[in-house]
Amino acid sequence: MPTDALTIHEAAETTGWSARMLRYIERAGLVEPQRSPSGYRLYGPAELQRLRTLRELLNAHGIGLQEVGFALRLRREPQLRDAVEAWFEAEPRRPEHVPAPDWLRFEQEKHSKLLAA
Amino acid sequence: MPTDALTIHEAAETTGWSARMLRYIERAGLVEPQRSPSGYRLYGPAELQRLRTLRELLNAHGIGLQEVGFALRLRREPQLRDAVEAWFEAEPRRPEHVPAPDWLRFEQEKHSKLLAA
DNA sequence: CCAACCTTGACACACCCGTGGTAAGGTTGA
DNA sequence: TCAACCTTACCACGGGTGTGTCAAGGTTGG
Repeated sequence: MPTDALTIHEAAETTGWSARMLRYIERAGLVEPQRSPSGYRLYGPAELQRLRTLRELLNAHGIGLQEVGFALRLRREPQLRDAVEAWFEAEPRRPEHVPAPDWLRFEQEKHSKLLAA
Repeated sequence: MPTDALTIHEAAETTGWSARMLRYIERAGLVEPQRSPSGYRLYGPAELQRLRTLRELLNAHGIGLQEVGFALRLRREPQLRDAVEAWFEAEPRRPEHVPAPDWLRFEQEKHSKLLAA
C-alpha cells in the first residue's frame, strides 16, 4: 500500500475535520477517497489538500456544505443549470435604484452563528 | 395607478403561493415587486410570470428556495463563483469507475418528502 | 489471538428553513 | 367614519442540516 495514504482518523487529524464529517463530506460527493481492498478509506495528498481548501472556502464566504453540494449538482446536471439560468435571464427589467443588497445580508445571516461559534 | 398591478393577496391567488411566501421570496431577493407610494407591494405581469415559473423550477428539479437563492449569490458575487469553480477544478483525477451517482440521490432525498406531500 | 483500528447504521441534539398565524398599526375607498 | 385592505415584527412547529456518540461487526499487525 502507498505510504502517502492516510486512514480516516489520520486524515481527520491533519485537516481539522472530524472523522464523522469526513464520511458526511464523502456522502455529499465532495471528497471521495479511494478504498483499500477491505473497504478502508484511503486519503491521499490530493484529498487532504481538497479538504483543507474546502474548509477555507466555507469560512471565506459564509456558506455550508449544502451550498457546495448544490454547486456540484449545477456542474453535473446541465439541464438543472440551464433551467436556473433561464429563470434568472427572465428577470424583469428594473434598472434604476440598485438597492442596498439586503438579500445579501439575508443569505449570509444563515451562517453567521456558525462562524461566530 | 396601473390597472395591471395586483396586491399581494391577489398575486397570491393567481400564482398559488401564499402571501406569506411572497414576502419570504422577496426577502430572499428572488422576486421583488415595486411598491406603491404608501409601501404596498405591486405585482405586475412580469412578476406574476416569474412567480409561476419559479414554482415550476422548484418542482421540476426537486430544489428549494434556498438553492435558488444560492444560485443568485453565485451570479452576483463573482469572487464567490470563482472560488467555488476553482475548488471544483482542483478535483483529484480518478477517471475510471464513473460510479452509480449515489451523491445525486443523496442531494435529491432532501426534497423528496416535500415533493410527496 | 487480541488490541486497535476500520466499516455501516442508528439515536440524539441544536439550530435553520419553509410555512402559518397573529398582533399592532398605517392606507384606502365608499 | 369605518371596514377591508396593506405593512412589519414576532411566536410556533415539523422537518432537514451539521455534528457527536454508540453498537455490532470486519481487518490488521505484532
